Amino acid sequence: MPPIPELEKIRIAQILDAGLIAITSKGAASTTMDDVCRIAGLSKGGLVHYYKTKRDLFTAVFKEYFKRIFERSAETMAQFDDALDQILSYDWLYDKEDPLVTTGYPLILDFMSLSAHDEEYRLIMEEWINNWVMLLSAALEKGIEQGTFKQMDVNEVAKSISAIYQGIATRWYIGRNTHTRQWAINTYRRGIMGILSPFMA
Amino acid sequence: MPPIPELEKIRIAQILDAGLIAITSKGAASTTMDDVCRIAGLSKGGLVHYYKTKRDLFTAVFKEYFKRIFERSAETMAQFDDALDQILSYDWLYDKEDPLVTTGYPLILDFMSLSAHDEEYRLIMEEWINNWVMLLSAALEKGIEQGTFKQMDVNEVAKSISAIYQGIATRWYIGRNTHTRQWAINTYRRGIMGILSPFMA
DNA sequence: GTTTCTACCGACTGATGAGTCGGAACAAAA
DNA sequence: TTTTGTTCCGACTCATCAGTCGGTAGAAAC
Repeated sequence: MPPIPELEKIRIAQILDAGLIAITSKGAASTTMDDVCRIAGLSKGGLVHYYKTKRDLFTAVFKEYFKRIFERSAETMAQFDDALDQILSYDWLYDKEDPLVTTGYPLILDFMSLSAHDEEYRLIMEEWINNWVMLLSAALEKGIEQGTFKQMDVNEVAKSISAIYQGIATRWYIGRNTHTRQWAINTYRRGIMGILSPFMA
Repeated sequence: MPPIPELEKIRIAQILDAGLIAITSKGAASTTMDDVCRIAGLSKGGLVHYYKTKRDLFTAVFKEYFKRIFERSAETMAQFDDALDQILSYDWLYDKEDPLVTTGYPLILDFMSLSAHDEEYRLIMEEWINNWVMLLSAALEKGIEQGTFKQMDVNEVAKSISAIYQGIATRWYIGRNTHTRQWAINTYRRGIMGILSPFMA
C-alpha cells in the first residue's frame, strides 16, 4: 500500500522532467534508460516500475512537452483581445533565452524524425498539430465575428498559419548562424499576412 | 593495381544508393552497416574499404541526397523565364508520386534531428540551405533586373521563401491524413506572395 | 504476529551492431 | 618469379543497453 498517496504524481513528474532533460541534451537516439534513471535519481527498477518500456517513457515525455507548448500558446494568445493580435502573438517561438523553446526544439526535431518511421508517434504528432490548429481556428472564428476577417475555411487557414510558424522555427533553429530573431519575426508576419490577405475585411 | 579504373566510382554509387534506400526506408537511427552491405551487395569488409565509419557513410549519403534535390530545384527553375514563375515553381515538392520527394522526406527529417545534436551535421545542413537560398536569390536578382521586383535584400527574402517551402513540406508529409497537396500549394503561394508583397513593382 | 502488496533496488542476461583483422584473389611492378 | 598494393571477404571482438528478476523495506490488512 502506497506510503504517500501523492507519491506517484511526484515520481512521474520527476521522471518526465528527467526524460525531457536527457532527450533535449543528448537527443532521443542516444538517450538511454540509465540516463533517465540517473537524472531522475532513481534506480533502473524504480523507473521501470512507472514506465515498462523505453517507448512508454518516450511517448509520455513527448506528450508532456507538447502539453507545455500548447499551454504556453494558449496563455500568450489569451493576453490579446484582437483576433489578429492573437494570431500574430508567437514572437516567443523565436526567443533564444526561453528554455521551453530553445532546449525544446531538438526534441521536436527528434520526434518528427521518429514520426517518419513510426505510425504511433506520427499520430501523436498529428494530434498535437491538430490542437494547435484548433487554437488558431478559434482565433480566426473570433476575428470573423469581430468583423476583422471575411468568411473562410478557418481550419485550412489555421493549418497554413501553423505550418508557417513551425517551418520558420525549424529554420531559425537549425540555421542559427545565418537566421536572426528579427528575420524570423519579419518572415512569419509577412507570410501569415499573405495567408490572411484574401480574407481581410 | 586497381582492376578497372572506374571501379571506385561504380562502388561508391552502389553504396550511396544502398544507403539512401536503407535510410529512407528504415530511418537513419535503425539503419545498420550490415543493412547497407546487404542492399549494396557487398560484404562488411568491402563497405568499410570505401567508408571507414558509419559516420563517413552517412555524411556521404546525406550530401548525395542534397545534391539530387538541389539539381532538381535548379532544373525546374530553369524551365521558366519569368523570375516569379521560377520562384513559384516548387509544386513538385508536394507530389506523392515523386520518389525523390516522398521517400526523401524521412531522410531530411532524420538529418534535421541529427543536426540538432551534432555540429558537423548541422554545418552540412546549413550549407545545403545556403545553396538553396542562393538559387532563389539569383531568381530574385533576375526579377529586379526584369522589373518585376523592387530593390530588396535578396538574401533575406530568399531565406524566408525557402523556410516557407520547407515548413509546408514537413507539415504536408507528417500530417498527411489532414493536409492535401492542394492545401500545400495554396499555402506556399499565398505565403510567398506575402513575403514578396512589399517588393512587387 | 503474519501475510500481502507497493515501491524500489541493482546485478544480470541476451541481443545487437560498429569496428577489427587475418587472409584471399588478382593485377601490376620489379 | 617475386613482391607489393588494391579490393574485397566474413568471422570475430567488445561495448552498449533494454529489459528481467530475485530480493528488500515498510506500510497496511487481517
